Formats: sequence, C-alpha cells, structure tokens
Amino acid sequence: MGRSPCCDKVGLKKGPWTPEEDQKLLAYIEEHGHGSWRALPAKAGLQRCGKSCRLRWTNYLRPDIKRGKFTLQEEQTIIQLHALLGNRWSAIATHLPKRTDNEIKNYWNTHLKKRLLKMGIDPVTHKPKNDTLLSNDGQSKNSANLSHMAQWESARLEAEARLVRQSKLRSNSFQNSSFASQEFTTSSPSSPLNKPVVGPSRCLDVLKAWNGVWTKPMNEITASGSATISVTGLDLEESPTSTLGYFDQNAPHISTPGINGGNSTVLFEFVGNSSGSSEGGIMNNEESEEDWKGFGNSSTGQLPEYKDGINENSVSFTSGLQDLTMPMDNTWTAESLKSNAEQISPANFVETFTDLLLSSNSGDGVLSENGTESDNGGEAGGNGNASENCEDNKNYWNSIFNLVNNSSPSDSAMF
DNA sequence: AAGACTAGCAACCGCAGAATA
DNA sequence: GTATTCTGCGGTTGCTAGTCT
Repeated sequence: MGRSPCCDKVGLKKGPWTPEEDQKLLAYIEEHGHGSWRALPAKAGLQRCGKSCRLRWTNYLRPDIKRGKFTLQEEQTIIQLHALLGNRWSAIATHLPKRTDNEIKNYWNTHLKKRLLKMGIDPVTHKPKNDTLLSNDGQSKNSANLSHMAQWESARLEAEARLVRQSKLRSNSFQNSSFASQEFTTSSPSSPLNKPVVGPSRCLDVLKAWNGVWTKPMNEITASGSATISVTGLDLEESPTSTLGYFDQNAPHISTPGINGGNSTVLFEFVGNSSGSSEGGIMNNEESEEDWKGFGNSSTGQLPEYKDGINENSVSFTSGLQDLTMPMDNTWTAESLKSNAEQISPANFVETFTDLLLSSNSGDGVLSENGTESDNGGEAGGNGNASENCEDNKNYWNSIFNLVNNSSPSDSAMF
C-alpha cells in the first residue's frame, strides 16, 4: 500500500512557530474550523504542512488546554493510569482534563519516570526493581497473571478512549457544519471548539454502565450464559460500538454467549472505600514535592507470597469460606463463570478478585490515593496486618477505577 | 564571566489504522 | 478489492533556558 508523505516538504517551514503563524492558524480555525488539515495551510496562508498545523493546534493553540505545572492529583492519575495502560498517552490523556497526550508524555519522561527510577521503581512495570530478580518463582508468574488481568482493564480504557475520540469526531463534524451559528460566539469567546457537545455522549453511558453494572447480580447469568445489561437506555448487548462489547484481542474478559449469538460482557467494579481522594486536590509544587519525599522510602517492599494457586491454565484463590478457580486463558467462559457464580455472590467475587489483584501487587511502591505509598512491606501474606494492607491495596486499585469512573470524558480536553 | 552540561518542552518523524475514492 | 488520503499516536530530536564548574 503506497503512502505519500503528509506533505511535499519543499518550501514548507519547519521549526518553532512564530506568533504570526499562531495568529493565522487561530484566526482561520475560529472562523472556519480546521476541516481538512491538509488543505488548511494553503487556505490559512501558512507555509506549513497540515500535520504541523494540526499538532500546533492540538498541543498548543487549542483553547481548552490547561498549561502549567501538573498537580499532585494529576501526577497520581498519570502514574496509576500508566501502570494500567503503559505508554498509551492518548488514553491517559482522556482521563486528564485539558492535558494533551504530548504534554503528559513529556511530563512522564522528564519528571515522573525519573522520580520512579530514583525510588528504585521500574517505570515500565511499576514494580520495585529488585522484583525483576525474582524471575523463577511463583511471584513472577503472579505478576504475569496480574498484568494479564490489567490488560482487561486496559482494553476497556482503550475502548473508552476510542469512544471519546469518536464522540469528538462527531462533535467536530457537527461543529464544522454549523460553524456560522451564533453558538460560536456565545459559548466561547475564543474558539468554536469550546462549544458544548450536542447530543448525548455515549461515553457517559458507558461510564454509567461501568458504575452501574453491579446492580445486575452475578446469578442473573442464566443457564444459557446470557447476561444482558441495559443501562441508561443503552442496550449494551445490542450496541455494536459499546465499550462493553469491545475487547483487546489479548485481553482477558468474561464472555458469555448472548441470546442472539452475540456476546455480552459482565464488568466488575471494585467496590469499597477509596481513601479520601484529595478533593480539589490542587497543590502547589512544594506540597507535591513533600509528598514525593514521603513516597520515596518504600521501594524495599516485596511482593507478598501469594498463597493461593496460580498456574498457566487457571487461577485459584480463596476468599473467606469460598474457593474459586478461574481459567487464565484469554477468556473466562460462561461455564467457568456460571459455576463460580453459583459459589459466590457478586460482592464476594469483587472482593475476591480484588484480593487476587492486590495480593500480587502489594509492596509495589505504588501510590495510594493520598499520594503516599501503600507500604505493605510484604506483610499481606496472612499476618495480623493483612486485612489492613489488603485494604490499602484495594484502595490503590479502587483509586484507579474511581478515577476512571469519576472523570467523565466530557470534562476532558477531548471535548 | 564564560563555557559545559542538563532539563524541559515544542515540534518532527514515521508508522498504523480508518476512511474514502 | 485496491489504492490513496487523512488522522492519530508514540518515539525521538533539537532548541532554549537554567544551572554548574
């Protein structure tokens, strides 16, 4: 498949943008919308390629961009999402209102990554570096399985980001088609792209679905394995674009054959208290640095021994009186779900699943919601502090999911 | 005071996937 | 079904300002 360069580079300017160029680009987009980026430079009188214009707009000129120092909360968000998503900056940016993927990427590379390294935490795995030495024991296997599970959530976040993009496209397309309307000047003095999104955002539905899915008890997964979840009028089983119907190829998921031969999916919200999210969490940099100092003495934490069984094919774990075995291939089948659904209540499953995640994760030097590490020091294996440690770790994961739940993409820069 | 070094960030590059002809 | 175009993404580069020696 042939692919032409984004622009013929002859006579086109490169390098830093001048205020005059910025002004031209801003003026043109405010008046006409960006439309086709390729055609834009000529129309706007710029000696730049369309790609360069798009980057300048999305990373710098767009009016809904927040610039300046990252707050502690934003830092935590980045770290937590990075632990789940890796270098998927655009997906991370979806959950950081008014920050661009480029800015987040730069911030990660120049600040956060270095801090983690200083603390002895591998910025790729988000685990203490000496963990990598434990390559041949069960812990590494646990970690692998944990990451397997994380992929599940990763896939969901990715899909959500995708939906956000789609919504954005729809929104932009609407805006472009009605640019001459008075809404432009009333809703935003600076840009038409600040206009509110017209029409319902499917992303919101998805988030609501995510939040509300546990209202459907586990045992409603019937003998036929069908579980249909309808939230806010969106029948997820029938929605071809629903996040809940999208999976990363490699991501594990719980798949139950739907009535019509399709699949439906049950997602699990990790319930429980999220330790007080720093409300209004805008902190100045000094405070932020202080918190980071406290964070630093934790990297000696080790993974607790995970006493329940994990092997290549399944994961077994104990929660209270209940033993549970789940297959660890790429899908959790209706059969496995069904049988286990008979064993446990939804809340117990959540608890159990969360425990599984957390027991593999404790002592990783990850941030708790208040910006300090959940220092579990390998004690979660069953001593007196186990439940407390487990709670801390649960809070960590809950904070991630709460963060996802609470940050409506409609607040994000994508809109 | 001046040169060397470093950190931060804007911008570029190339690839991939979606959309379109 | 294929070729082409468009857009988005992530990695990388290179410039600039600040700091150190």
